Amino acid sequence: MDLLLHFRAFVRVAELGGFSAAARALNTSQPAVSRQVADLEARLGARLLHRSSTGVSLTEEGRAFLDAARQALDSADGALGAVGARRGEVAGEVRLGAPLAFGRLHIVPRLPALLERHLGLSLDLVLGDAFGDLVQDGLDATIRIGVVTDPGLIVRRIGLTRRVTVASPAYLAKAGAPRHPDDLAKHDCLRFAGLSTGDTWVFERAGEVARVPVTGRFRASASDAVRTAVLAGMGIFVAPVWLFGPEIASGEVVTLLEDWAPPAVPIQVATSSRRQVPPRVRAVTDHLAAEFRLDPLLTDYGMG
Amino acid sequence: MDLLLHFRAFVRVAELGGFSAAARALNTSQPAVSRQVADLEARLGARLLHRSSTGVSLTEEGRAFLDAARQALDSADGALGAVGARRGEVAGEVRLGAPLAFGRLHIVPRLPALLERHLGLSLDLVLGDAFGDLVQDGLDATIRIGVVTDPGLIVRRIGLTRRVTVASPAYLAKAGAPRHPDDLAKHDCLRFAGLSTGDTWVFERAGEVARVPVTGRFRASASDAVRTAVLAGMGIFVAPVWLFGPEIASGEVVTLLEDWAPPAVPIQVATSSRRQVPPRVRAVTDHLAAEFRLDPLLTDYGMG
DNA sequence: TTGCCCCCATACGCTTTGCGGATGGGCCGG
DNA sequence: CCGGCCCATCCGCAAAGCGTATGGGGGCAA
Repeated sequence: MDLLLHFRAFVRVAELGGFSAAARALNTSQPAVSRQVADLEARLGARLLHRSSTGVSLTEEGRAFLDAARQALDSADGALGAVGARRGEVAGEVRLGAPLAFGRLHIVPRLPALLERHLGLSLDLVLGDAFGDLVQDGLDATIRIGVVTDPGLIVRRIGLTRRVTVASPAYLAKAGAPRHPDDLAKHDCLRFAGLSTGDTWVFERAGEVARVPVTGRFRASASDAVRTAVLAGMGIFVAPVWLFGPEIASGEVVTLLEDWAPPAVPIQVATSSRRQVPPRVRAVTDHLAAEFRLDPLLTDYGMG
Repeated sequence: MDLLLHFRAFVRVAELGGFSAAARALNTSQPAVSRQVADLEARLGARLLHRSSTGVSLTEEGRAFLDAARQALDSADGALGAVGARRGEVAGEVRLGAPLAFGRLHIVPRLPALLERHLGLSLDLVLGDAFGDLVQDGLDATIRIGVVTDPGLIVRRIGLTRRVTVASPAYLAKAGAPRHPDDLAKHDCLRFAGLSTGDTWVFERAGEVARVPVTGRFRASASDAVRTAVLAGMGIFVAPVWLFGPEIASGEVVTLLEDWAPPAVPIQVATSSRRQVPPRVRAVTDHLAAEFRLDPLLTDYGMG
């Protein structure tokens, strides 16, 4: 009986709250997971889960075992990594979450160098602007832009997003350019549902702060969609500078209100605080942090 | 691939210095062990062992992996025990080493209560007066009588062996009784090869110390054999009181030089300091310690 | 030096473990 | 009341992994 396999099955079932869900996550069949947990319970001589037709919940024994099993899995993982770590190598799969547009524009282009450097490494990039639960999605780490306050997470700052007010020349030709943040009230402001700031935009100029409630006829939950809207001349947007790097340089979009700066937001990587970060995950986040530090769009240090 | 099984195989091979020896210890075949380690190396992409026809030795990678694998095995073991531990139960097998005579006389009779109390527990008692290597013999713990100075061991005192000078009435009728330790030089003194004191016997009386070099025509490496020799009237012996408990009470052997006491020696249980003591082992040693504390032959506290 | 024994690697046939698909009972939501 | 999702169980089959048998290599003793 492969203990670790059984441990993993149980842990996944406990995390996802069901045998079927765990089976999908583990790329196996539901009967297999069911049997593995049942065998484990037989071996331990105790019920780990309360079953119901709607799902499962942990028993007291299950709760105690869950932590121990997690630790055992981590230890085994560490043992496998110990050999490679001695040579500065990392191997294994890393599931990384990231916002859709940011991932497409700034993570994917930086992965070839990483994968070439660590030949045993494989990456599973889970893109989405809706941040789910780290553990529910089985992610090793996730990139988040903005402030994170989840106490179950360890966050590490790996970059900074300055933001600028942008619009396309076509829109400006039609609607004119704002001279002051207050002018935005008369404009079509494109809104991104993923920002915690809501529909009030904030600007700063030499200590002076302007809060502007904005309105507009388009709102999207994916920044990539808002990006397309800007390019299509649908309105004004306060965008991360990295969202329009080439377009600003080429003049395809122009920046407005340049002396009024929206507050910058941190780019962070979040990992679960329950388990220590394995070397393979560390390698990925370190690589991204190092790369971002060199990109003037993603850092406040180097303004090359 | 059952990782833990492979880990265990490798650890055993590393500890015992050979595939064949490990196979014997693991109750499996040599090819199985050979393949498991080979598969592990393939998985890790590194050689863990240097092979030679005379045995194996660890590579650098192997040394690093050995610790990690041990820890993983301990973690997995801990996970299995976590459920039972919540209920104060222990389960699993414990391999306990003990001196032959002591084990027979004072450990075996105390095991039924232990096994009845912990139904999931099974014991493998390895008896022998020659103390081997704890890890080489795959022992969880070993009982040692006398001072232990191995830095790789954690020793815990679980009793005290007072000693007395004894002989059978038949011998005394033939050779007379000594009045003073010095008289022993003229007697047949039975010697036990397992004692570190060698062939000089030490006695104490009110701070006064007598060291007597003794001679005799019988010597054995098992205290059980010396015990039989005493009963057969072959000579005088300085024996642990627990070796002749009933016989002294019945008069089958008599104590001599009662005001001259040989130094007492501790009864200790030794466990490896490399890994923490699992609950199942703890349960065994605790049980023995508690039992010994109640036996006037094995403690200096209760002289009931 | 020669012969023997013990060591480890490999090949092969077979058992056994363990998988996935199918089925059945149970509960919730529409 | 019915459809869908859940979990447990049964069954046929394939692959993993065992042990036996065999071969090469080196130390040790005669």
